Amino acid sequence: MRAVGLMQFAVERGMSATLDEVAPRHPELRPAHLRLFRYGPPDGARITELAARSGMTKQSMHELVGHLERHGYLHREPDPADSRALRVRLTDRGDELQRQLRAASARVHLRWLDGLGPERFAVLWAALGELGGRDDPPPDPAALAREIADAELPATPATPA
Amino acid sequence: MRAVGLMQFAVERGMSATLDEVAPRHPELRPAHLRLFRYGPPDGARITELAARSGMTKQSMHELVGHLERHGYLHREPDPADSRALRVRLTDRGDELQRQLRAASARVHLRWLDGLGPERFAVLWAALGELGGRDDPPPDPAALAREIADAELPATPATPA
DNA sequence: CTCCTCCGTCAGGCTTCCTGACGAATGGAC
DNA sequence: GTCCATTCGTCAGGAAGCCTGACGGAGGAG
Repeated sequence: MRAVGLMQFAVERGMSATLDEVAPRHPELRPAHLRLFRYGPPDGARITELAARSGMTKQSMHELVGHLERHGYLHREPDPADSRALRVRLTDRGDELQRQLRAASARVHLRWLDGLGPERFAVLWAALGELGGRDDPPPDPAALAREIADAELPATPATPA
Repeated sequence: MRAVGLMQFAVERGMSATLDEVAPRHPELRPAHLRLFRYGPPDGARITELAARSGMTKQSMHELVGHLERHGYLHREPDPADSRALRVRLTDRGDELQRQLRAASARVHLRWLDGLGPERFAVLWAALGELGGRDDPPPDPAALAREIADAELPATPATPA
C-alpha cells in the first residue's frame, strides 16, 4: 500500500459517513450532488458557473440540477441582467439540505480532529493542503459546533426568545 | 473547506498523476481497472475473489476483466482443482502494465515524501492509517526506488551480465 | 445589421456500477 | 449413489454519471 491508496481509504470513509448522515432525511440525494455544494452554496449561481467550478461540463451539471429541481431542492429563475441565463435558487428544502450537509461534514471533521488530537491534525491539514495544491485555513471548531447545532433547528434561523 | 474535502483534492491529484504516467503506454487502461491492482497482484485469482476484495459484484468485475482480456493484458484459464472456476493469468503485457503501475504509484509516493519531509510524512501516514482503519507499515523508500528502476527494463527480470 | 460568443438544452453515447436469472459444477446429507 | 443447496462464471437489462456534438435564443462589438 502506498500513500495514495491509503488516502483513498480515509476519503471513502469520510465520504460515506457524510452521506450516511444525510441519507435518512434526503434519500434522493445522490453522491454526485455533493459536488454542487463542495465549493460554497450554489444559491444564485448559473449552471455554467456551477459546472466550471466543479470541473465538469454544463450538460452534466444540467442533469444534476434537473434532478435536484425535480425533487424540490431548488428551482431555476431567470436572470434579470441576462435573459440567456438562469439562476439556481435553493428552496426551503434545499436550504435545509445544505445545512444538513454542512453539519454532517463538520461532524466528520470534528471526529477526525478529536481522534488525532490537535497537533497531529494540524500536521495532517497542512500536508493535505500542500499535496492538494490548496491553502485553506483550518476551520474553527467552535464555528463547526455552531453549524451542527443550527442544523438541528427545522427552519427559522432566528434564535427563540 | 473541511478535512474530507481537502483530502479529496490530494487524492485526485495523486490518482491522476498515477494514471497520467501509465496512460501513454497503456491508453486502454480505464480508471476503474486500478481497483484490480489495488490489493496485490491479480495473477492467479478468480473473478469472485477479485470482486470480493475490491468490494464490487462479480458481474462488474467480469466486465473489467473482460476488457483487460480483450486488450491482451490477461487471459482466463481453467482451475484444475475446481472446474467451475477460472483463474486470471497476466500475460507478458499485463505483467508489464503491473510493473508500470507500481512504479507510477511509487513515484507519487516518493514525491510526496520528498515534498513533506520524513517527519511530517510519517505523521501523515499514521493519521491516514487511523482514519482509514488500516494498519499498513510505510513502504521502504529504497524498495520503491528499486521498483521504479525495474519498470524501466522492458521484459526480462534477470540482471544483465 | 452582421457576426461571433455565450447561455441553457436536447440527443446520443460510453463507462461503471447494480440486480436478476441462468446452466454447470461442487460437495455435503442421507 | 442420489438429492440438493451452494458457488462458479456469465448473459441480460438498467440506473447513474459523465462525455461530445448540435441547436435556438440572446448579448455585444464593429
